[in-house]
Amino acid sequence: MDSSILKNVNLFSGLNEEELNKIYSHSNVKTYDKGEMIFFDTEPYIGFYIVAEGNVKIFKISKDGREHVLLFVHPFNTFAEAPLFDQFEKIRSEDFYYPANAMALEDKTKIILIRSDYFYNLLEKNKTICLKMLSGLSRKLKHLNSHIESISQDVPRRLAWFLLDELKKSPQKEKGIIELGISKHDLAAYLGTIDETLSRCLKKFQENKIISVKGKKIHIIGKSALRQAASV
Amino acid sequence: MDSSILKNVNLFSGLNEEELNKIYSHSNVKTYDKGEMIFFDTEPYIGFYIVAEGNVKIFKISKDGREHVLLFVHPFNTFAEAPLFDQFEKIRSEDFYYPANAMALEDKTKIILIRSDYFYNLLEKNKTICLKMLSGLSRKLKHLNSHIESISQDVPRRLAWFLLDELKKSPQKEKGIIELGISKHDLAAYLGTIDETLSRCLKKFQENKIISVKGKKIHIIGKSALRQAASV
DNA sequence: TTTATCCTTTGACTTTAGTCAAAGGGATGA
DNA sequence: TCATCCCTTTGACTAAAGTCAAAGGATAAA
Repeated sequence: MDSSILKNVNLFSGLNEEELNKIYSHSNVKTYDKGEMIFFDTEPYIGFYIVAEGNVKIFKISKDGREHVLLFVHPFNTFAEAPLFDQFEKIRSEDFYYPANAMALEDKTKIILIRSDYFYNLLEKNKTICLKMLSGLSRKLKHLNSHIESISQDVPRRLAWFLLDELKKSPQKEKGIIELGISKHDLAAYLGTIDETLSRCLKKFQENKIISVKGKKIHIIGKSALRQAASV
Repeated sequence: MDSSILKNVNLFSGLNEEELNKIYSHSNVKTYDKGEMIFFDTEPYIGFYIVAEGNVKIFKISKDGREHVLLFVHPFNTFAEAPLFDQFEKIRSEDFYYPANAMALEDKTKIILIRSDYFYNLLEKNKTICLKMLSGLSRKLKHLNSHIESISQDVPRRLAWFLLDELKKSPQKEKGIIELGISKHDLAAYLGTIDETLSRCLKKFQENKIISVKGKKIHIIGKSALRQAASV
């Protein structure tokens, strides 16, 4: 693998080959196994990351021990980039820690680290990157807003919401089938609930012939019923 | 009131008097009464806003009719600015609507509208604004993240969390006293619950001698007990 | 194939928070 | 001062989701 991966990263889409090569040469690439930690929320912040291959979850552990997934990060997307701008001083003085934990969810998850000091340099020279960054952060804000909106509904609705969202993203060829790239446990933590409740909820949807579940494959039988379950 | 208000807006803090005057002359200023709507989520997006005086709540109404407050916006802060960057095309073609509702919470709430087309111009010429915008969005992301974190705990914990947060912000002179700038109903909606539950929760905290409540004034009696209630 | 491990599901029970209906209480204006 | 309105609190009840304990099932290694 080489710098060509960076071509797909929206943040850098305004740059030419040469610039991408330079960025790549200043970055660190590392491959992780499933379940391996990329960073803990106790580690000093050294920069942000790009997922090249695989899948990553960003999560926190609350004091009562429950895990809460803030988001999943898929290839070509960045994570842990938000502190760059509002924790500028603290990052410079190495007095800032990652605000959450990050774990690889698949074997061979490939992650690129862009160090903050190098990136600040880049930002200085490149207005396009600045604008792309703005759009990236905006999208995350939008996502978090809808996450908040969904989390204050009951679990069946949240699940229906999630399934409909996944359905939009799923490839055309497998129409009506969602391939969960994550474990049921991670899904539960993302929906803000626990394994048992998710399990019961999936069961109920199956009893009502809305979906059918085989392992990590979910077949949407009644899309309109699902839409109904997502609203009122 | 004149353009001097803009000096306090972080987003424009890199600009000189002349530039601020120009921006001000291109903006629209309007004063709202308590309860008056600034925009609905059914209105076409025309730009973002700055709170000059007063207090604003940003909220959504879910299908079951419940209100969910995403955030409160205080003087010198902006709102509805995130879509500028990820909905660029749609905004240009006037095919985009405000993603939530905004309501003034006090009489004489003064709001400045910065139209998107004008702002795009500004952004072109001003890298500082771009960077400030990044830091503003980052801060909002951080805030939403902690909102999500708190919302997936039980109501007493959320309330304790909120109170401790307010305590940090409260002026030094009134040590241990929080002056709620919002109604209990708005607080409930912000905490993701309903009026009755909030009321019971406040009562319990009072019974446990953690706080005492007089109207919109909350006196923190046991800060350490409150901290304990916020964790486990 | 068998065993061990991990992930997921079930069941019984408890806790939490929402619903509905009604009563207080404070502020405002007649 | 009284009446009205709106915000807030209470009480009784219901529904939702979490806890704990244990059983199934799938997967991978022996």
